[in-house]
Amino acid sequence: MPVTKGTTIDPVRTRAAILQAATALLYQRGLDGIGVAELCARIGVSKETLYRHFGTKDGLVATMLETRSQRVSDWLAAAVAAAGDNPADQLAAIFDALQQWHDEPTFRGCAVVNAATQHHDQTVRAITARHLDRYLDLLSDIATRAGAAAPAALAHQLLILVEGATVVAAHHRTAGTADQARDAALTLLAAATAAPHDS
Amino acid sequence: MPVTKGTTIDPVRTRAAILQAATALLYQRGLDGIGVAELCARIGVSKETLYRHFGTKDGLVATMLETRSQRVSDWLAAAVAAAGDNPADQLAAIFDALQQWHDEPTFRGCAVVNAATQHHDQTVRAITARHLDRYLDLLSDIATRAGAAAPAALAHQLLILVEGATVVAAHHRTAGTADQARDAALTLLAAATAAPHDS
DNA sequence: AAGAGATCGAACCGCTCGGTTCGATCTGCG
DNA sequence: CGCAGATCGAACCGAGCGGTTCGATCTCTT
Repeated sequence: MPVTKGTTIDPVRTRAAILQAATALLYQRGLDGIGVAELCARIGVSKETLYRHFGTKDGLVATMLETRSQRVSDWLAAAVAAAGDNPADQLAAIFDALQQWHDEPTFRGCAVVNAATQHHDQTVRAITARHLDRYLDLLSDIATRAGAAAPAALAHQLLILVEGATVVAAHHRTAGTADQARDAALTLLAAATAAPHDS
Repeated sequence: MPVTKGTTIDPVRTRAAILQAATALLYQRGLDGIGVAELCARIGVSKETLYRHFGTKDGLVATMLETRSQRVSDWLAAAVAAAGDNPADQLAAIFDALQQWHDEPTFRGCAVVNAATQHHDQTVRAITARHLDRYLDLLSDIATRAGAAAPAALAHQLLILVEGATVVAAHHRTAGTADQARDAALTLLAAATAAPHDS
């Protein structure tokens, strides 16, 4: 029996549904932790359909990572936009958003970074590097508008805090990691914007 | 033909040799990136020997992670010990050591954290949590001796910097990440030990 | 009404996986 | 010397992998 009765045949919708369900499963179980057969069974789709839409498992992974990266970046950018004009407030908003994310019971670290850790092939590494670039852009903007003496250096340090907080939150039982990172970020911001004691 | 001629039969030495060679291979290729057959072939040992010493592949992985965690922690502790008595110097020494590590061509992130990202089973997660505890102990000691107002909080922030620098160095092309983290760490240390502006 | 195309479910492919077993052969100890 | 045990190499196992194919059946468009 094909095309389970009642279901609308819409390739675009099918593709999106596969992507959404596969994203969650691959995140929870790891890229190598679930096979295509089980993946399809859980999603409720046949292997032929999945392969027609994404070509290979790696193709599915690449598409999902790119989509996820974009979504997460947009989500953080939205948090910044909602925090008003003060760079310090915007920075705090990023770490507050991170803390919310880390507190979700399904949290397992950043899916994009995790993927690069599991499959260090060219494709995934490139997506991950771009992902970090997106974060860096966001943080650079804040650092620049805050009037930091060395905005690029500050942004880099803030990126380290963002990724470090995510890793520690994923692998250490201590709660409130992102809150600690927020305090550190605000301290660094204050230090970088303080009157430079030039000679 | 067994026991390749000329080789000394010494179970202890054999076990150590397997552990050392497997550590490098599993780190470079990932836990799921190399099978037991190829592992044995590259190490130069038969499957029976490997299984007699470690029981299962997971047993080998657990043993190797525990060993690696201890070695890396000792290495960082030694870097601290060699840096004199000044807490700030000791902190700088940690990040200098990290930078050296990150610059190695085979660097792929922290093997222990990577393992937890790949196999999030109970055993590996426990080893990783202990690993972060070791780091935290080292950093707590420095924070306390530096006279920080809240040494536990500072130590946690420093841990975030250590792990963040490692992750960013592993996945982003920018060089000198640990140096940036060192500057941030020193800034945080200075801020935490500055005369508190209490009322 | 009819054809195009999406989807299903299941069978199938070759391959690799982790793990076991066995006989041959070597070393080290008493 | 002679035995215990460490090791080898290779064959073997069942299971699962990623991926392909096929006929049946459904929906959608014209």
